[in-house]
Amino acid sequence: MSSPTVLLSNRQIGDVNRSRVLRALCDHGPLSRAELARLAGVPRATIGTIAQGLVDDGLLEQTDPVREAGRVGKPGRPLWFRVDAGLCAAVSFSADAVEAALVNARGDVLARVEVACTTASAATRTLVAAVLEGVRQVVVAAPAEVLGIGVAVPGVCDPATGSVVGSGPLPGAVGRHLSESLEEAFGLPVLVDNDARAQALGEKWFGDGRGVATFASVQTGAGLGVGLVLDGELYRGADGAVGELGHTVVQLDGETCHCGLTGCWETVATLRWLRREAAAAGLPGARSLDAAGLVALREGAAAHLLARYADHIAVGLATLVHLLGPSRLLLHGDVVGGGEVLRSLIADRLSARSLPHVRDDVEVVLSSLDQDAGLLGAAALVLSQRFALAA
Amino acid sequence: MSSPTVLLSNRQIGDVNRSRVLRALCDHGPLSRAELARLAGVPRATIGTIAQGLVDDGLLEQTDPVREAGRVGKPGRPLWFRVDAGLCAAVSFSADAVEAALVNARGDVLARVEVACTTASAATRTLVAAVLEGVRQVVVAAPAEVLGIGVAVPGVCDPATGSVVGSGPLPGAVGRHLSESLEEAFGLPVLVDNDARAQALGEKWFGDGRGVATFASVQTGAGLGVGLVLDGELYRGADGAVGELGHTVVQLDGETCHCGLTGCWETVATLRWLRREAAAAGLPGARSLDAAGLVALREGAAAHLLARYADHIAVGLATLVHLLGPSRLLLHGDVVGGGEVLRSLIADRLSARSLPHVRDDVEVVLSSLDQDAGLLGAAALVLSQRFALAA
DNA sequence: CGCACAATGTAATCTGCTGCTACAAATTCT
DNA sequence: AGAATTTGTAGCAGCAGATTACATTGTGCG
Repeated sequence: MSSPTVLLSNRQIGDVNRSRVLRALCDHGPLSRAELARLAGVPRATIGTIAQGLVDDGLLEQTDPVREAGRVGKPGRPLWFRVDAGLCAAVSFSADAVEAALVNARGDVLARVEVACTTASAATRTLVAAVLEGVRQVVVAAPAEVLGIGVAVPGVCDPATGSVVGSGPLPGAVGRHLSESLEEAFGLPVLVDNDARAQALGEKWFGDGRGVATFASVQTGAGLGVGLVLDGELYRGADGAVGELGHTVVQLDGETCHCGLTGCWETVATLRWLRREAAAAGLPGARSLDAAGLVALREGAAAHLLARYADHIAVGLATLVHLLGPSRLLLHGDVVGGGEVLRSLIADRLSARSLPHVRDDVEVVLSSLDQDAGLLGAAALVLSQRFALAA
Repeated sequence: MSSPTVLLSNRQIGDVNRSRVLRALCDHGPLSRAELARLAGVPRATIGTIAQGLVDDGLLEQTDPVREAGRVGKPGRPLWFRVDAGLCAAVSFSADAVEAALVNARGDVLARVEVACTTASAATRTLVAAVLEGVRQVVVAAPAEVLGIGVAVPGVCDPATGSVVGSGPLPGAVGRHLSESLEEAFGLPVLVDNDARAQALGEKWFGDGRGVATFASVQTGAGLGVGLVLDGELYRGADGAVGELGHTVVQLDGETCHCGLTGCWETVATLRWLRREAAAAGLPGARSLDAAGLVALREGAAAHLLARYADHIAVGLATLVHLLGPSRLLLHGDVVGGGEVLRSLIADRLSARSLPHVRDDVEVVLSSLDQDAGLLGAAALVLSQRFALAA
């Protein structure tokens, strides 16, 4: 409960500074020692020794000198992650498969497999077996040491213990079986976390969250979840049970949600709502409609429903903006299929539902990672644990 | 926009560790060197040198050895803030006065004055003059050097520049006049921030937020605001414009708020709403009713209204809990007058409006600082700036 | 071509701070 | 009174960034 009162030692200062350098590289791309030094406001020699350690450890490499036109002096040799550095095994789940991948510190997916598995109904044994098989296949492909295994689970997780507290879409994952089995089988650190949080971390390392101090990563579609990066750190709250933006009340006397509460955001901004409304409006293919399909329809009733969908999404985003003031909102999942049309509708409605002084300070962005967001997020769990230790 | 990439140097590590020691003292009260060492997991000698520096600077003093029954060995000499250490001038505003105080690092109010001023209608010149007069009176009473001046403003502030962006209750404060005038008149650092945030900081240093890593401090009454302490740090967001919990939507098609948006939490959980409903229910003294009065009435219609008030308050709190999972909610303002009766009603409704896995992890607490929360918060602005530098 | 100039990267030394060990001081238990 | 226990302090070692000086590699000009 209390803040732990840990002192900094000379030993740790090195680790912290190394991680700061790595973070700067993530945020800005390849940088020479001199550029890093300017960025950090320290003498070049200081960066030199730090960088040398990272190169010696096989983490970074010097690329060829880059000549820029009109620049005099010795050209810099930018530092960048080696292609075999920071290897992570990453696991995420789709409806009908367990996905596993080998990801490096650059965010390259070096290997990728899908193990068929109807995840929603799989028993724990089946699910664990599929995960073990997937990880095994990507780990044997690794060209160097694998740092750890990251697992992004759609559900409530306690990353401290590696246990899954509860999961609607993935009941078989509940408990510590996943993390225990993986650790036993591979002898590697296993990091289990909520998928929305992992996605946020993925955006921070590899996506549109790079270099952005404060942003929110919002998952849409079947459910609504959010991962928060505040002041440069992924926010996990007191225990892991946060980011339940989907179950905040947007309608005091609203309908009952599947969670048992009433008036949750999820009751008015998920695909379930969208399809019900589409059916009520007599739209074709209502039962399997999604944002992409709705945008494609374009005509009257569809346009009207799209506008309402955008408005309802914007309500929950406005809560985020008012409470936390992120400088960017990254959208994942269904709304990405709606493209720029839907994005701008949402941005407009968000603006209309926000106070004047916060209105212009937030960007609404569709995630460019999207399909890979889960896997990259799972990998980022490992990288963050390994490198980005907070001070 | 990007995280600033600052490296740690040997010089800073000392500052950080000194501030960690001070924070530990704030969180736990007077502690001997040995207790501090155990808390931090470092050798006693390390704490010894850090503490010696703080004692030499006149910040801490050694109290007399304390003998505890049944404890063998040399008794410890707890360290504690000197009564003249960490002096801050603090300013807050009530409806009819500017309040100023001299506060030390222990949270003692050493001097206190009120300068009459109808703050809501005062012109900038009048308001600034009243603030200067108040600060002057408490600063001359200071027994030692004053570290700075903290100002808690009910409105949107940008603490980085010291400017007030906008304020409904205090239009005269808008701009940089307050901070510029104070700085010029006294030659001291001036820190201006939103009152809800300042209150949260006050709770962290001196109140029920001590030792709690993650909590929210909620202001109730005329408006609804929130200050957040996340992972031990006051959260300020990208710019200062956060904590506008009062203008999150709790009713999709709700009534229009004074801010121009619709369905804001403020439309259903402020005194304005309470009094209107009380009048509609025919309660006596409806136009000046508050939580304390409502609890005193006790009978049927009043009890019913009280329950609805509690429920409506709980809706907004549930948003906080679902999104951020604080381990404690500190309530200020009107609801404090409702006492334990109202507190337990709110806690019950919050539980009913929360998901099962977050339900039991949050305490609802009435602030014990209450009346002094604003002033102590303003003082804490200065102390945090001066001592609690983040790593 | 040769030289001044500018920018990058590196080696040696200095400084600040924590970690460790040993020791003096103060108190209780036997 | 003496052993045991706990607290606070002094001295030395080790780590890591800061500083300074220097070698390296490029451009631009006469």
